[in-house]
Amino acid sequence: MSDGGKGHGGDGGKGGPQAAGAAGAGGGGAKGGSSQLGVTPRATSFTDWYQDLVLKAQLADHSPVRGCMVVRPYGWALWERIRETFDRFFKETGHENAQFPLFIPLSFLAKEASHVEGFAKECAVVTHYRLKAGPNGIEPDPDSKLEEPLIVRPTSETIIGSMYAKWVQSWRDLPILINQWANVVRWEMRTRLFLRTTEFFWQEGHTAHETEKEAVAETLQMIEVYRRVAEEYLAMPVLVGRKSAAERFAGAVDTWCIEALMQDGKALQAGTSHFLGQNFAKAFEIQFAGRDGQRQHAWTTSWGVSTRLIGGLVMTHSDDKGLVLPPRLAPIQAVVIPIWRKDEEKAAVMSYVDGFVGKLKSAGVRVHVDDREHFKPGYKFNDWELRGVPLRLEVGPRDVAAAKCVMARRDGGEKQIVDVAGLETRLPALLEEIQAAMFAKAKAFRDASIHRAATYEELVKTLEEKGGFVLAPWDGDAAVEATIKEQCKATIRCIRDEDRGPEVPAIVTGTPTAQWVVFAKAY
RNA sequence: CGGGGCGUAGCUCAGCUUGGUAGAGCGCGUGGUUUGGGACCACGAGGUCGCAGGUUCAAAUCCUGUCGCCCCGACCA
Repeated sequence: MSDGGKGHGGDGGKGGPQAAGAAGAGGGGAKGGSSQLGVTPRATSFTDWYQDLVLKAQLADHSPVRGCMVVRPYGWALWERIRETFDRFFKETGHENAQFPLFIPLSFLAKEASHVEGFAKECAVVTHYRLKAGPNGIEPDPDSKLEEPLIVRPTSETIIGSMYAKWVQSWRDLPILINQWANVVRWEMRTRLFLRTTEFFWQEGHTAHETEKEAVAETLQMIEVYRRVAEEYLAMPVLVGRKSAAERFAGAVDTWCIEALMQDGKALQAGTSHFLGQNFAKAFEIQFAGRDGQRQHAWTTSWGVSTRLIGGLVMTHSDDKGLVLPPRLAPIQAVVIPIWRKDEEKAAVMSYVDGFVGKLKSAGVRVHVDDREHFKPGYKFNDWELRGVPLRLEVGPRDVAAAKCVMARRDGGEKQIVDVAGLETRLPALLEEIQAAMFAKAKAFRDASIHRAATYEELVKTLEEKGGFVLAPWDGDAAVEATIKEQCKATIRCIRDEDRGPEVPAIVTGTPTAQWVVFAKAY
């Protein structure tokens, strides 16, 4: 494992079998310091591997509340970076942040027919506003029953629509371009950290426009923002397309999405942008006097990405040693491991480290010096590999003497001895190189996982044997879509214009169609 | 809500079949020696065995009930 370390790396005879499997031992010290040994290899169980990473890298933990997670500081730092990136793009495209209530009157949900249908089954409902001591302990006070129950927002189209109705009078009041960063609750039956939890954190943009054309353009603009952030920051390649009617957001006319592919060959919906037509405008009477003096309904959109992206990030890049984080989002981009034997060496190493770390920080590199004394360097190497830090700089007495340090890349694992002088100019470039390499690697995997199937039999076989995205000709028949979902556990992930070609017989029905659509098993 | 599994120390688990007053490893604390791929020694702290009943001289162990969690399925960003 330790290559290129001439004179260095005299590891004391312990290879470094990081994934010792079952021997996992106690963890997560109170100081947030230590981590556990070994994660389940992907080949053994992808599910366990994912769970191990999230828990052991201390991104999140299970909370006492069923289905709800606690996002730990390291995970939240990652989310903050993702959030800041999106927020910058939202502001650049003219949006403003605001905050709407957590509670929504029950009756609001019912105003848009398909919207209720979609969310009714997973709403947390607030019915009382006070507790009192009863025969079975403390319980809701019957006298405090709400006249109208409130639901905890599963999404905010309705309450925001009701406000927009109030704020829009004239075409001059449009567009309204608002985003909110919020938590929402959807009472899911089965949950998985980040990927699907009862409560999750997200961003929901809600806009209202004068014309259909403008609203459609907004929908497309935002899915493009999602694509860019996913690919350029998360280094996670995505397919952009629209959803079939069955997969559409409840209440939308058209739903656009970005679909990523995880290392196990399953798809992950990573963001959606909805053209809502006038559905919510009609339900909430968002009306205005147009340029022609006519009263008309506004055209609205909504779009969101959630903490699910963190799950996608983990399952796209990480390996059996732990997380692999893209430099642009890594809370720590480079970790410095000082090494010494005697106190004099310690003093020399530390002052040497302070010297170049200061320059790195000035150059904008997010660098952390791991000066914990109770852990040996070897432990720290593994610990920071688990946490996915893109670069590690090992600095010992030998390096001080030679004005060098040992630099190890988390993505490929290469280790080399480099000059410390000028590191502050080379490191930012190297981090960008790593960012690009991670995207290229993920994209190569994704591209190699796109298959074509001309017939239903081929589709079934490919989904079963190869997984990944499978393109097949489909004529829009909902019954066929439903059958595939039932029999293959695969759904249409997205429909793209670039997947149109000469007409061929559609799967199952045989109707001529020019459209191939993307099928996959999904999270 | 159906099917399966599990609740014993902070974590992973042994002990239960055949009742006899609580164990290991890791982690944690203190001291020392260590430190270039997951250090070691010594001493130490830590558990009403998920909860409630029952059987018994005696229950982690047997019986009944109950609660919670995990996995698989139906629902979903």
